[in-house]
Amino acid sequence: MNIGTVADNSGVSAKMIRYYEDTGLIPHTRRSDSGYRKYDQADVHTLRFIRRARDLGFSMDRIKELLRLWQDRTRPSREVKAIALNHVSELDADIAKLISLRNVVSHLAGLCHGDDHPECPILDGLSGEI
Amino acid sequence: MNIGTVADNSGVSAKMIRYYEDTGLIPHTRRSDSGYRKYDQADVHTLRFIRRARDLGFSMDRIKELLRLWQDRTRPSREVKAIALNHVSELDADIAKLISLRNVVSHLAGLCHGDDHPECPILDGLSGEI
DNA sequence: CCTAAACCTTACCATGGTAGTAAGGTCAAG
DNA sequence: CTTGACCTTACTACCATGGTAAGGTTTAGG
Repeated sequence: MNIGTVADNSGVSAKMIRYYEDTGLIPHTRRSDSGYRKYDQADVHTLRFIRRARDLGFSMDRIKELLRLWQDRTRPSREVKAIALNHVSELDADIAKLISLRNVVSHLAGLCHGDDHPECPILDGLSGEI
Repeated sequence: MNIGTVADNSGVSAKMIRYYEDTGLIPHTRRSDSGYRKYDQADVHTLRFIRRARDLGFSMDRIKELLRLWQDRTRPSREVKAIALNHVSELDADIAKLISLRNVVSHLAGLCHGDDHPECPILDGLSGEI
């Protein structure tokens, strides 16, 4: 399979497949005589794994670890679970931060009449007058 | 005031003040004979406004609009409120997405024993076996 | 008055993950 | 054999921020 086919079958763009190879997330693949990268079904499987992990918000570093564990038939599931729970914690922290921002902005918006007059507690808040 | 003093007083780094000037968020300021940027208290006020808006997650484009409205004494508060509510909507969307990811990862983690054995529904999920 | 420290200037590079472009080589179908 | 679809590498850009380096300026102390 050439890179375009793999891209279509895995949902990872050819661009990103080359990038993942460059950065060591996936190994260098074999080449045809003319220099084309050649892939097989196992590569498609791996790239799908990577795409799903990306979709779940795992960073490249974490995905690298997950891939290593995935390919190690003797891994203890403890290690995988630790990575997942760590990710959940980070997501929780991100969520909490966004909710906090959201509430502040929403509160300020609630104070503002939103009419033709210039008085605006939102701008007052941003300018430090509250 | 030199840029360092303004940075200390506003909470915006000298680096970012120059960047904001480059990108047109704030106007070019006057210079001393030797080329140093010179600021006054009003500039500190403006930069504090910008920092607070950044802290609330507003994008640079939105902040540019907020600054314009802030400096327009006759703006209708309606326009400001619209920007704020729009930002709340975007934050809500971001939060919903993160919560969705969080729940998927957390669910997979809950299925995994997390012990010395290699069986791991997290990896199975990522590899598409679920 | 001289020197050293603290400050300023511009112009680079890096981040992370992705997309775009350009210039050129290869392959397959008609 | 031509044409179009595909591949290659190498570059740029995004966004907001931080870092560095090489050099000029100002200020305070001896």
